[in-house]
Amino acid sequence: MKTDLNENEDLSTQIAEAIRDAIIEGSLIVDQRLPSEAELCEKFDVGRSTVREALKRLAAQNLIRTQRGAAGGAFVNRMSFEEAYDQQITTSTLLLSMNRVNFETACEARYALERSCAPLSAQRRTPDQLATMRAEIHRQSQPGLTDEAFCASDVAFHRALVDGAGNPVLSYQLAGAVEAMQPLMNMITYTQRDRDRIIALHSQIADALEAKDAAAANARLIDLETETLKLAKSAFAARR
Amino acid sequence: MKTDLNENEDLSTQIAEAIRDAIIEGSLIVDQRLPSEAELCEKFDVGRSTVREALKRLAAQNLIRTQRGAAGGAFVNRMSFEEAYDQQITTSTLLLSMNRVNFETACEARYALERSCAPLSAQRRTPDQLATMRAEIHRQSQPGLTDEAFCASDVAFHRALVDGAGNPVLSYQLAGAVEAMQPLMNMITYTQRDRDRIIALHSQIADALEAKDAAAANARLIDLETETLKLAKSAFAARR
DNA sequence: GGCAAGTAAATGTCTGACAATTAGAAAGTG
DNA sequence: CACTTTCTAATTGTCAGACATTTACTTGCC
Repeated sequence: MKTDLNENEDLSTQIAEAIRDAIIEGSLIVDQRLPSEAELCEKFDVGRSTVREALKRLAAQNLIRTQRGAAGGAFVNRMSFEEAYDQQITTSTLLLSMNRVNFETACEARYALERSCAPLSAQRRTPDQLATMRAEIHRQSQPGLTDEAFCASDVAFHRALVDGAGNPVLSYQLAGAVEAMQPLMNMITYTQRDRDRIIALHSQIADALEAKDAAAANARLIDLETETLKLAKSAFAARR
Repeated sequence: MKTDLNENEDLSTQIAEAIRDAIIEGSLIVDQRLPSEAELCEKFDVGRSTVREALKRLAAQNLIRTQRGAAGGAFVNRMSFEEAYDQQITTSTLLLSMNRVNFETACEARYALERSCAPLSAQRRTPDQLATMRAEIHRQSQPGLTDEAFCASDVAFHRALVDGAGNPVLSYQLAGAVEAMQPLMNMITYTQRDRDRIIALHSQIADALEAKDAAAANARLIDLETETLKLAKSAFAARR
């Protein structure tokens, strides 16, 4: 690990980078204990608060975890899919909301990514995942459902579709795209007829996946994208 | 912003969460100045080091930036695509390297995602992006290229393909998948014949995109996936 | 052997101090 | 007045020292 700090960046930033590089590069391995704060102070020749700030930076990125007590300390954390999901969703959500990404772009990306899952999902979807999709479709057809609840169920449906591909890396990648769009989707007001059309498409998608018909699933996803875009367009037009 | 801290988590964690929620929820907007450290101390009734650790956590996630001096302070940061890229790549790389995601899974995800870009890229790729692909193909055929340089050029080629879709959200999502695989790809030793096959496929992909032939591009991407898997399989077999 | 108290190591938090940086106010100068 | 220099105050960055809290381990007693 590099211990020389020259640049004009913050000390805590440089220390965090040095440790992060060591983790990425592999010289610090999972569950290995980092030197104690006192030892790091000596090694980098800085005060304890500086070291602590560096460690908090790493903790915020889920790179390390800390334990108190005698055998405690900072340990290299095994990045879990769960943690990675959360980070991804937070980042994606902020990216979209802060950069006025237009709805078309986000929507296009989302459905393009989803279509990449559909063929795999058609092959591998489990009965459980199909059941989840059916259940969400049923929920969506309940009368008196708020728009927000409808959107949440929509997200759950699409997650089941993505998870159907049985590829955790894909699920992780898609989580950001699908969930980050929810705030944008929530701006849409759905009439009953809108919902009926979406529910019909969801049903057809579930049918296609059940029949292992990848082409049909993709075709319905394209229809769904068109439908979503149309709704969004009129929603944003009405808003002005 | 919530200012009551009850749970048994670290104070700095709770404070960071409270501020982060305020940013996500929108009650703190881009470029807005947060209260000074001293004010936050009062507001949350904690010491300054605790507040500072919380702020460092947020800084590590690119949620805020800090400035020194009289009009300085912590400001809500506009998350840029660039910063999001970097975070995504770091997270994805660690996720893959620490969870022994098998090569097949990562490879499948990567090519599935890339294929979702290909149709868009066939429509929209700029002459500039085509030129980048050709240049990388040319570099790949240079004699005496190390395996690592070959892989790096491979990544650059695929990035150009993805960027060709002209959708920043897609580029951002794909960055993680493509770059995170590089360490895995670097474990492969390429014979000249391997390289020739890959280069030929790259050329065919570039040709297809230039001809706006989405179907051909997709077919060649499938071939490339098969080829990559085959190489990896023998590389890992040899390693044992 | 098993249980209880004590001990030491480590992180979590607070306080106070000083350094470094920077915007803006004040003062001086032509 | 316009311009430059100096001063001042606000704010983050860093350090040192103290104490609180948690926890594994040791020691001693039964």
